[in-house]
Amino acid sequence: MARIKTDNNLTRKEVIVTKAATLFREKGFKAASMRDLAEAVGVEAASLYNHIKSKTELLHELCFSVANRFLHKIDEVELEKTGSVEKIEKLLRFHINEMIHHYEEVYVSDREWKHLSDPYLSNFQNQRRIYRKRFAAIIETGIKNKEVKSIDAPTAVLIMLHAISGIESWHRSVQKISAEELEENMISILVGGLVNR
Amino acid sequence: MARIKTDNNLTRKEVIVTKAATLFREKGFKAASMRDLAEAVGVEAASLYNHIKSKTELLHELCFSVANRFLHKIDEVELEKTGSVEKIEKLLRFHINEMIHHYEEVYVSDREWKHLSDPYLSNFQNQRRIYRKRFAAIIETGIKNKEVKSIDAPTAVLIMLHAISGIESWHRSVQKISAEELEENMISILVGGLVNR
DNA sequence: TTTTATCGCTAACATACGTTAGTATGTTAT
DNA sequence: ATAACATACTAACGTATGTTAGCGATAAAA
Repeated sequence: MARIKTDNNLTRKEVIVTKAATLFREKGFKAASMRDLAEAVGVEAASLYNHIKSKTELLHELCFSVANRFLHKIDEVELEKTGSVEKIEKLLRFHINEMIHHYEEVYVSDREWKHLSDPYLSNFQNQRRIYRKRFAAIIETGIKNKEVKSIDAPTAVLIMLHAISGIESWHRSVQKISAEELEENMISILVGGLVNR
Repeated sequence: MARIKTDNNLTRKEVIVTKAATLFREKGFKAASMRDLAEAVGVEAASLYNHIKSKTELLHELCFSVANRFLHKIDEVELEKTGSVEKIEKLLRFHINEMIHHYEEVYVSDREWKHLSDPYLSNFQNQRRIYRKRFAAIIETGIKNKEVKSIDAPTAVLIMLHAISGIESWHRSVQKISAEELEENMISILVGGLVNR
């Protein structure tokens, strides 16, 4: 009888969630079927339900684990006694590295959250809105300081976050520059677009 | 008997395609059903097939009409006898305005092309790859001219295009700045991040 | 007015989906 | 060895989906 193999002391559920992330990224949440997932895991579809409650639960787990990581990071950054630009750069670098190293989850959380169902949906949207407001507030402070040029902060946030989601294309491209180069280039362009000179 | 009403001398097919764009944006291609679309159009699902060949055809039409508009624009811009930064700015402004005024189609083309099926899929991916190469080539020229700072051009393209797709959030936000303000802010940040100073 | 083509309807199809029930097999603890 | 548990299997369910066939109604052309 086939059995889900759990390397690296992962629970079987974690194995399923991880494979789900890959699948949801490749095909989209709706287009990825539980039978697809079962095949990826090496088991029959019904067997998955010994470990998870529903397909949507997989999406919850992915979306909220990602969201929580970003919330913790901004908690941390806000407390630092540094300049605004430094804070912005720190957040951007975190975003970039999350997108590089936890590609599947972050991508799914970014693009597939629409398929969450209430109350998770509203919850997620709230968290997202609040996160962006806090990010914008940091930029606003920078503008008051004259560290950052006079722009619309929410627009700046929107540009930053979406620009970073473009790392998706980097992952898919054949001739990749290194992760470090990518990070430095992105920071150069994005921070360069903000600072007052 | 209900009839598809065709204001503004649109064909009935065009009405369907337009409504499909809205629906595909809201729910995603896979999650939007032909019965949903039929309801939006005010007709029974089966009746749609008097005007279209299949659900996928709707996606083709949307994706390629958008792609063609961008290809025509870059044809035009490449021929101009202006500096690289000016060309980049012109392309960016075009992207921004397309995203503002043809939101639904552009968004769908951007996010749902994965659900195209071959040969349309490979075709679309090719066009996209070529477009980005041409965009990158303009940036490369700018770098050689010292108009643009020394960065990885493909990464710059990726940032630009994805940043612009963030206009999605602007559309959904309640307190919007004006379209003109949005455009100027985006240009300021994105071009500001590129130029050599 | 008659004819013809266009368009919408009802009914139904085959397929794919998420999920459950019940049972067998393998693993761990006593 | 045996009991208890965890995990996988087969079979099946109800529902939703894209699409087709065939028939009536409407609009356009004669």
